Amino acid sequence: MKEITLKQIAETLGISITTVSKALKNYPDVSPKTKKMVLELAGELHYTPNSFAVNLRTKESKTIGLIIPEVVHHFFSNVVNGIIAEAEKNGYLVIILQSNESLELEKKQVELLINKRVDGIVMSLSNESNDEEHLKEIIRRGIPFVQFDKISKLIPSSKVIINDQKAAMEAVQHLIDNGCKRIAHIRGPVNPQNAIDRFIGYKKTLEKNAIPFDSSLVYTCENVTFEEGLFFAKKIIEEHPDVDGIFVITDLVAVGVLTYFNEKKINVPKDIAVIGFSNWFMSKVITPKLSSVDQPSYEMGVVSFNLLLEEMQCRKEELPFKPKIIELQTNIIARESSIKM
Amino acid sequence: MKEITLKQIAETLGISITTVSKALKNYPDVSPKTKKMVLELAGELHYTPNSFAVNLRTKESKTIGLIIPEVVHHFFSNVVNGIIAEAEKNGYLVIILQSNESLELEKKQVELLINKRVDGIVMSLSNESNDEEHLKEIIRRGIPFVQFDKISKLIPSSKVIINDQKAAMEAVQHLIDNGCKRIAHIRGPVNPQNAIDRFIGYKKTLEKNAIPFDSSLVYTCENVTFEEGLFFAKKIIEEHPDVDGIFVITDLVAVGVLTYFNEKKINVPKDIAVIGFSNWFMSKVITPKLSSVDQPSYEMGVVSFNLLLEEMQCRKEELPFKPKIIELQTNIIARESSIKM
DNA sequence: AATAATGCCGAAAACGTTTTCGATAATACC
DNA sequence: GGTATTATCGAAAACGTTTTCGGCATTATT
Repeated sequence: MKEITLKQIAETLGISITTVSKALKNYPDVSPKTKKMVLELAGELHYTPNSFAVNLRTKESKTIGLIIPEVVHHFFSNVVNGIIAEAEKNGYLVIILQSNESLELEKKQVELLINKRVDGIVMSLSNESNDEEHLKEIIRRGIPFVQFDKISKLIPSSKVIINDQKAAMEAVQHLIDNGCKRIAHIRGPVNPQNAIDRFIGYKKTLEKNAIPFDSSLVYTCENVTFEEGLFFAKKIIEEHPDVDGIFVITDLVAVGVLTYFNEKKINVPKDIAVIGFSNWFMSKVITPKLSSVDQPSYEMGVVSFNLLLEEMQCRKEELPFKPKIIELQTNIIARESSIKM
Repeated sequence: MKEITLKQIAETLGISITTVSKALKNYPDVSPKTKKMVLELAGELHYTPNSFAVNLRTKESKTIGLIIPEVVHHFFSNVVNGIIAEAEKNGYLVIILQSNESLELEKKQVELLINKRVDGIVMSLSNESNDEEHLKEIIRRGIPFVQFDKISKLIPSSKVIINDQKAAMEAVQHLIDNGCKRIAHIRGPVNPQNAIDRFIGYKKTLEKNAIPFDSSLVYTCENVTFEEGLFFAKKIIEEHPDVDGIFVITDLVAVGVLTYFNEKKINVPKDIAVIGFSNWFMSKVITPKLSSVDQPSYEMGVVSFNLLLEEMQCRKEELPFKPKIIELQTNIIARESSIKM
């Protein structure tokens, strides 16, 4: 039950470890006969190089780390899917960690990955993140690093994002085009850049359409949950019965809103139109079908990994690497919940 | 920008590498003064042991592998969540791979993990899996191994499962108790043990209630998708207009069924009652709310990891380990889609 | 004062691989 | 026949850690 090593192959063949190693890696200075001999025996014994030794010697593990707020989330699980797929295609494995939207955990996990000496890190920040010491540490150590979705603008790393402001503007404009005059916004938490940008997009679009901005129409999620959707829906119709449209930070919350309105027999979209964000799967099966902003999540994962790969390769060959920022396109998906006609 | 090593600390302190190592690991044969000295310098320099070297030396990496059919799946992402959480709590990291329900990919991934020399493997089989050479190889190599949900009974590993047969029986009995007399079954693919067991549960319950089993009422999914739900719903009402209840392999497919029925204005549950499986999140927000069998997915992850941990510890201490099979409880969640009164 | 016990330290081997560099033997060239 | 070239191989160092074992000094025991 012993592990097969180069040494064993070398001994049974009566040659040196060096030659065995070279034969397996197809070095030119090994004779064809020897190569054949080694390859055959290695095959028979099912030899596979000890990755621990290879890691130590080559100083790389062909493993990357991925930190996301949570896996049980339509958007993030799709990104994970894209990253894993692309990584595997390029011979990399992916270690996944969840911050559960906690800054403290996030910091601990960055530390874990650094200590693990992964070849690179891909990350989307938690909602709590308003401090970037741990991110700076990644940069300081020269570890290839890509941020996506919820990013810190201050950190000079590659980034894969959407134009949240523009997407939000399109969403709100869509509500206005469908006759909404008094539009509420259920926004994301205070810190994340994308929640901020979506809020700015909301505000700008109102101004552009000469609709006065009313800060009491803005409701701020803390945890971005279904339950908060129920809660704010109730609050909105109690506090502002004249609201006729809501732009919601993400579909999960918007589904909570729709569920409450269904219970209260409030007609969506006639009484109030609703549009969400991220185009979750369930949005097309709920009644009424929820309009949303489609975000290319799988692609985001693929692009993020490829950016990381570029940086890892540059680093290996000691070439300089200039961080890139890639912006992916979004799309308004108009469904029943926002079409008033 | 050089990595800090024991050697550097030893040299600047004028002591040996051995002593530094021992000081950091709090060995008793290092004087308090030396310990303090070392600890302080190590702290200042932010020393962290090179995990590649540690792995090589200790022959373990504190990393486990997890293979699942897909992450973008309510049930599996919840299991992943449980595994990651519990692993992290115990100092382990998790490498995740997806088989995408392909046996070929699954085999390749087992090989990847074996070569990576992970400390253990947790796995749920793909729908295609009807061959267990790769699983036997895991056992043969003595790698700690836990199967969950979709398992192979023939492999002597620990297993975390639910009683699919019993759960299916309860679900079908629930339909019967609500007045269904002609019940169709949209089942899972041919291979997976849980699809087989749920089918058996369906059949047994009919017999128990003196309802004749009609094989033309059984529809077999290939990919277990939303679209198949739409498709089979159509087929069922075309081929068997007398059907008044459907037991569906999983909620995703059941939601497809409901969506089709909604479009065709077929009244659920009055005309046809529907019950799904796994209690996906969206089941409680769709109209009508979908009844389902709740499966403790997060807990399944936690239990799976703990079983693996036990085996890894036994292995390390060279104690024998007897695989355990743990069965978790399920619950019928009765919602609108199955209550006829 | 001789011996035993204890406290503290370091040399060295080991984990398994990769890669540099030098050595040898065989062949080529003039 | 002597030199230059080529083909083939292996010794050895290196990656950074852990752990065994022995050595030396200091203290305790008779």
